[in-house]
Amino acid sequence: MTQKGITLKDVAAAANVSRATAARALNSYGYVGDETALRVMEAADRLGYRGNLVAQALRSGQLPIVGFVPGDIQNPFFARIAHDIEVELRKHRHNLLIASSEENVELEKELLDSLRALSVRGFILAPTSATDSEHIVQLARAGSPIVLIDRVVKDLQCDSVVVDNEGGAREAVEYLVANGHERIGLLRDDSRIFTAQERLAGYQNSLKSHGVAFDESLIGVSRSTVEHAVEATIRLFSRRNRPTALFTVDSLMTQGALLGLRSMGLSIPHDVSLVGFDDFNLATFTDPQITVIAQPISEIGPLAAKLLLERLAGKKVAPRDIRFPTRLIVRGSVARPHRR
Amino acid sequence: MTQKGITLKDVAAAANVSRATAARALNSYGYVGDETALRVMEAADRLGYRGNLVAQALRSGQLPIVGFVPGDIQNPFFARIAHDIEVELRKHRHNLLIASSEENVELEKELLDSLRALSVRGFILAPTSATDSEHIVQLARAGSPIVLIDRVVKDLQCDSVVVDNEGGAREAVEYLVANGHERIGLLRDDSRIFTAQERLAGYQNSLKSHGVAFDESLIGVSRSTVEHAVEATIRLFSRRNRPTALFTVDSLMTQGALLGLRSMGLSIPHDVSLVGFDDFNLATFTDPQITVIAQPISEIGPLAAKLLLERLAGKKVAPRDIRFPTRLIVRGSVARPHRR
DNA sequence: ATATGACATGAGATCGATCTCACATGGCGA
DNA sequence: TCGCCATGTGAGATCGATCTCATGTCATAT
Repeated sequence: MTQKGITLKDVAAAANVSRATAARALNSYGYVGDETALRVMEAADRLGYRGNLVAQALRSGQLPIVGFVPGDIQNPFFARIAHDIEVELRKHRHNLLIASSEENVELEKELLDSLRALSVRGFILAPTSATDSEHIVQLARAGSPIVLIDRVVKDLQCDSVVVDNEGGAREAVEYLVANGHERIGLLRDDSRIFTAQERLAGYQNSLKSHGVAFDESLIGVSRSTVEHAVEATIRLFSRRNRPTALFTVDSLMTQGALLGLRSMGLSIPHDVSLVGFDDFNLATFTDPQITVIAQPISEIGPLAAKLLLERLAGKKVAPRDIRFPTRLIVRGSVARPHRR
Repeated sequence: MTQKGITLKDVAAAANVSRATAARALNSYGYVGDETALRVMEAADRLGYRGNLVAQALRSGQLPIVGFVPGDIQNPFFARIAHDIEVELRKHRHNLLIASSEENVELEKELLDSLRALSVRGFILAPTSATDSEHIVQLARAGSPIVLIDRVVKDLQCDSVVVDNEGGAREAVEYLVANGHERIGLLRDDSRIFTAQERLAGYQNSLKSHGVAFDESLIGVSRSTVEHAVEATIRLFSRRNRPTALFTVDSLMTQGALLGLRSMGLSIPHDVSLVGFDDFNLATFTDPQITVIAQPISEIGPLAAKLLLERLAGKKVAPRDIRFPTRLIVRGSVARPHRR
């Protein structure tokens, strides 16, 4: 069934040389006679020889594969990054193996284990938990190059590419405050997640610096899917004395909030003002369009890939912590609150 | 740098047996004494032994990896399928390597080549071209199990999972005709793509069966991205005697059409009725919500994975061509046309 | 008592590419 | 002329897991 495949041995035989010489000719190292080299090359492409990557990997200890473990590949944010990483890696003849952790630490551990067993060369990782990081630290200690994206973890020094979550959240809340809001709701995901922590901090810092008291009852927690966010939004806005504005920490939650508010008959921005973290295509489809804190998504993937490739090439420098700024994009989802 | 890693040899030494015996104990085949087996197991997990998949692959000729080549991983349709496939494969300890073809035949060839060089065990593929299929046929002939999804190609008999594109398109157009439309526009992607051909056929067949003449000037062609679709929509609706209704062949195009029409100040469904192929989250976010032809996306990935796994397990049956039905979901984007 | 077969184990080959080392050959300086 | 070095090539080891085959033990049947 499975075709035999041309091996180096076949090429060597065809060129009437030993395997060693054939290898030398094809990989151009050591001494090889000019004429011999030519004969080998010629034989190789006459037979359509293509090296067996698995065999090479066995010797070198590593496959030309990089593992990517995002929180959720269906999240457009990660899908975009995955795509960008892949393009960058292909330029260097590497493959990308995506294993989505579903924001589940246990699954994350398993996935890393199985990628490790595959002897992938390096990892690009968006850790699910900022604190439960023992497995990642071990991975790093075992010598695997790692680049963290979107999130970092404690106890680990390695290259990372993240955005200014605290600053972005602060800017969002400040914008709402500037528009006269004080009862500002926050819809966030699990506090295990690094970005959730930072964005919460930005929210709190901003309130504090404007002398607005922090009110626990304005915080809604949800998993990062549209469906969960709908429910969380409804819960949050069903309480008495509901928020006049809402800040959502990622685009799926923003979409969920949109649906939830609509189902409650609350109109934006008339009844509720809304600012979301992370821009998304659909933000401009709705009426009104949604004001967001945009992240430079298109830069994250390529940069992460480059950092990793440098490590794979043996670059030894101190860990690089890249942090991109965010940007407020004002559209139409914020208005001054009504007096009741 | 890279940790040495525990090999079978280490385990064997620790358990005081030969590598052969250790292998037998761990993989439970052949004869092994009970006590010996226990000793080996114990040694294995005391040392934290985990087989080297690359070495295993060298012997068996195949890595526990399946390649997935979708048209575009950023398209939510394929992202969803990729995710589902991955989940299914993991149950069988296989990894999924995603390599997006960007709807480019040349890139598709390269990707398949590089996956082949990696000795992946099988392929799940959404071919970019329905006719330029020589490379896929060769791949199949070389013995690689292949499952085609969403699209099939000529000259190749293999398992496939697609939807009833012709029927779906027909139903969409029929619904528009039933609402009094005759000038029905079609926004479709490159006719190289299988689904585009079938959906065009459905469109034409439906018109014909209702005695509506086919008018070339009602057809817009665009790449399958929101941005391109916006432009194509604008071009299509800038002509004199524009369509009163539009049928778009996938969700990204539907979104593009939405934006394009809005930018031209055309309201839905007042000025233009709209039906899209493929349901999408945002279809319910817009006002009005969009009427669509839904495909059973959640079934495609798992089924494709299952079919492939069966082949990998050695199942020999005639190629299975699965074709799912589609379903019209009526929402609010269609109305009767105005008299002008 | 001896043959037979079920059970148990290890030595060594194998997968394919690459690397080390040993062995040639020839040219050139001393 | 001898010796050394640059050049060219091949035999064999190696990576780690697995498989074949040979060898060795016992217990039971004859």
